[in-house]
Amino acid sequence: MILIDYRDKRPIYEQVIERFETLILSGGLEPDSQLPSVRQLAVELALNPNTVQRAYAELERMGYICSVKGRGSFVQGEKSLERKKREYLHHILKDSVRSCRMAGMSVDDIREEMEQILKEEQGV
Amino acid sequence: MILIDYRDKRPIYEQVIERFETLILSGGLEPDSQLPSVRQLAVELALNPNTVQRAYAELERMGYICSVKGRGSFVQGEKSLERKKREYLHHILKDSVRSCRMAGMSVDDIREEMEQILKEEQGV
Amino acid sequence: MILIDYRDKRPIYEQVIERFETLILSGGLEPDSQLPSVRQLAVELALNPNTVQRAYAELERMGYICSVKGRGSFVQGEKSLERKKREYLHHILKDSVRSCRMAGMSVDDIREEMEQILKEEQGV
Amino acid sequence: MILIDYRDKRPIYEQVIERFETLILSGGLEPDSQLPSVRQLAVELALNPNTVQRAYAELERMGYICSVKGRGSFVQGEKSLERKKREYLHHILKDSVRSCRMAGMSVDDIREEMEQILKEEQGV
DNA sequence: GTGGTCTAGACCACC
DNA sequence: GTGGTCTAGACCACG
Repeated sequence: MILIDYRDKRPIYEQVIERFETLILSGGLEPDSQLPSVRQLAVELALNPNTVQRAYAELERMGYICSVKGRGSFVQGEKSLERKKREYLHHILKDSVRSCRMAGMSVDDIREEMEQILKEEQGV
Repeated sequence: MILIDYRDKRPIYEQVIERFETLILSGGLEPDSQLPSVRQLAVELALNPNTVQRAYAELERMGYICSVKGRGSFVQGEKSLERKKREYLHHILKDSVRSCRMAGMSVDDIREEMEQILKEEQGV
Repeated sequence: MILIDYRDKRPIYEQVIERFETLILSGGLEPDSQLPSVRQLAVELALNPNTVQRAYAELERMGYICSVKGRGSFVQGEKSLERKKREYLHHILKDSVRSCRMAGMSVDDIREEMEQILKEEQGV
Repeated sequence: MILIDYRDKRPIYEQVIERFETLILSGGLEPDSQLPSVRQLAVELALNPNTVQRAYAELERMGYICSVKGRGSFVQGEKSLERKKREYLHHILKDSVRSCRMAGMSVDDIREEMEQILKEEQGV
C-alpha cells in the first residue's frame, strides 16, 4: 500500500504524506474510512513511530484526515474532500502557469505546450 | 532586484538561483550581459560571498551563466538560452500534469481546468 | 583507502571525487553499500567536513551515490552503475581520440598506436 | 589563426598554449618558422602582454618553441618535433587506457569500444 | 547519529 | 579587480 523509497531525497514523513494524499484524492482510500494506527503503520513500514506521527499530524493540518484521541485516524468526509480535490487541482495548475508567465512565456505558448503534453498523456 | 526571504524554508542560495533563473528567462537580464560580481552581490544582499558563489556555480552548471576566473560572470548567449527556455516550460507543465494525474484527475478534467486558468490570465 | 596529494594542483574535493569514482566503477565499493559519514571521512583525511560534503554532493549529482538526510550516503544500485560505467569508458576514449585528431594524427596512426599499448597491457 | 573563447573555463594563457601546440604538431606552423612577437600577438588578440608572455614561456618549457632574447621566438626544428609528436600521441592514449583499466574495464572491452569510435571517426 | 546550509575570514590563480 | 577553494565553527532538519 505504501512504499518508502530510501533513495528519495525527500524526508520519509513527507513521502508518507504524499502517498496518503494521492491515495485519498484518487479514491484509493474512501471517505470516513479508518487509517492504520500510528504504531501499526510504523511497524509495517519499519519506521520510527515519531515519523508516522508527524505525517499524520501534517495530514490532519492539511485537512485530509482527522485524528481522535483514543479512537484512531479517519479520512475526512466526502464533502470536505471534494472541495480539497478541486483546490488541489487548481492550485497545482495555477502555480505552473504562474511560473511559466514569470519566465516570459505567452498564454498561447503555454496553451500549445499543454495541449501537446495532454495528447501524449492520452496516447500512453 | 533580488529579495531574500528569511522566512522561506528553502536555502538562501536556492532563492538566489531561482530569482536569476526567472530574470534571465524573462529577458530581465540580457544574453551576454555581465552579472554583479560575487563579492558585490554578497554585500548588496548582506550574504556571505560563499553563499553567492554557490548560487553562481549552480547557475553555471544549469547552463544559464558562465563564470570565468579573473573576468567575471556572464549570462549565456541567446542560442543556449532559447533551448533552456523551452526545456523549462515543458518541465514545469509536465510536472504539474503528473501531479494531477497521480491525484486521480482525468486528462479532460485537467484540460478544462487549464483552459479556464488561461482565460483568466488573458482577461487580466 | 584515500590519499590526498597536497602537491596536486587540482582542488582537494576533486581528488576525493575521482578516488570514489574509480573505487565505485572498479567494484572496490559495492552497489548499495554505505559510505563513511561526512564527518568521519573528514576526520580520517584531516579535512574540513565542508570539503568532504562538497565531494559527496558532486558525486550524488554525477549519479554515483545517493545521500539522505539523517541516514547517510550510499553507493547507487547496480543498474544505475552499469550505465555510468559505459558512459565513462566511452567518454574517456572519445576524448583522447579527439585530442590526437586535433594534433594532426590519422585514424590509422591512432589505431596502430592503440593496438600496441593494449598489447603491452595484456603482456603485463 | 588563434581564437580566444572567453566562455571557456580554462585560463586564457592555457588556450593560447593549446592552440599553438596543435598548430605546431599538426604542421600548421612549420619547424624553424618564426612566431609573432609577444607584443604583436597581444595586440592582435587584445590580450595583456603578460598573458602572451606566459604562454610563450610555457611553450618553451614544453619544448615546442625556443625564444631568443632580442631576436624572437621560433618553432623547434623538425627532429625535436617528431619526437614530441610521438610522445604526445602515446601519452594521451596510454593515459586514457590507464583510466579505463582503473575503472575495471578489460583490455578487450577497451579495444572494442575504441574500434567503434575510430569507425565513427572515419565515417564522418 | 546523519546530511545540509550558512557565516567569517583566509588564500590562490588569473587578468 | 575577478572567480574558486579551503578551514573553522555554528545551526538546522531528520530518524
